[in-house]
Amino acid sequence: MKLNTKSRYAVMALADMAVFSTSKAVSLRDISLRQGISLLYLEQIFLKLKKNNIVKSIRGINGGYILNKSPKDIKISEVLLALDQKVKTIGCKKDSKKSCNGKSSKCITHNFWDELDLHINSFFESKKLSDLLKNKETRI
Amino acid sequence: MKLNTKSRYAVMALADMAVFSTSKAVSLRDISLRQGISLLYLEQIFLKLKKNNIVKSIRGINGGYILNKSPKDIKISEVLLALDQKVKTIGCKKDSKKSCNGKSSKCITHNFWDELDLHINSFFESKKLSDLLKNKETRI
DNA sequence: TCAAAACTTGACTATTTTAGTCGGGTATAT
DNA sequence: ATATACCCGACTAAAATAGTCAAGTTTTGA
Repeated sequence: MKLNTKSRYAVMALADMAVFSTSKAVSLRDISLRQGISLLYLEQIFLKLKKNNIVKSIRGINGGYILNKSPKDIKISEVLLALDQKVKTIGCKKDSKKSCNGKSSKCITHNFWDELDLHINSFFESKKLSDLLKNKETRI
Repeated sequence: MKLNTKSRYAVMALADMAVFSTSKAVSLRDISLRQGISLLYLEQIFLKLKKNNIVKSIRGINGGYILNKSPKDIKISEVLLALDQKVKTIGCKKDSKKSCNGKSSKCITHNFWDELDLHINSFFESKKLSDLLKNKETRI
């Protein structure tokens, strides 16, 4: 069970922005250099963050991205959602006619997986970007 | 973030056994038919469950598998571990020299991912096979 | 004004992982 | 003895992942 790198990089990049500047535009180039993430990949990621109003962009020289809200108002769940990362740990579809494993009724473990998803999602709901920075010590 | 089918099928199959018989051997063929899981795939899965002492096997005609412990003593975390499914949501290695993203120091979000892993793992630690059967109603 | 910095977008691709299958065993109850 | 059921490693097709590439547009500072 792995989180993909896109989600991880998104969170890392936003944390980087929160540390470096919440008021001035931060260029992807800088984030790329500081965090060791491919610039081209970051572009792809920020496109989605922008579409989901987590950041806004400023074009041209000295441009870059700015957080759209204060780090304490950005939930990690929002970020994952922006990257299409709804946490759904297994394939059972909740509302489909043929739901679990081709059977007509809910599989024996169905409720358990639902509970798991809830457990994980509520973790992401409860965490804000600002929470990540609390004991950053010597990071970055 | 998806759990793989092997882990899911393992839990399903064990739940099936717990419901059907905790004393007599249950053949993979029966589990396969009831749960709609490929027999060949189940064999692969049960090999691992056996190696990890979660089930024991009885060969020959009327053979099959039996739970090695009572369902209330089988933690889901054990089952996942048997399937090589340590929950490690991201690639950061805790103890490696080059730990996060090729940088020498821990990345800014490192502690957060550790916390996430802990959160998920403790869920699996806390759940027993017997917990899955509690409100099974019309399942299977 | 004009070149460079930086965002914009869709398409493409190599690699890895997943989800199985296949084939050829071995043990044992009847 | 023979059918049933476990045992085990190797193999493979398909999907997902983790990016790259090409070809822009916009804006600003010199």
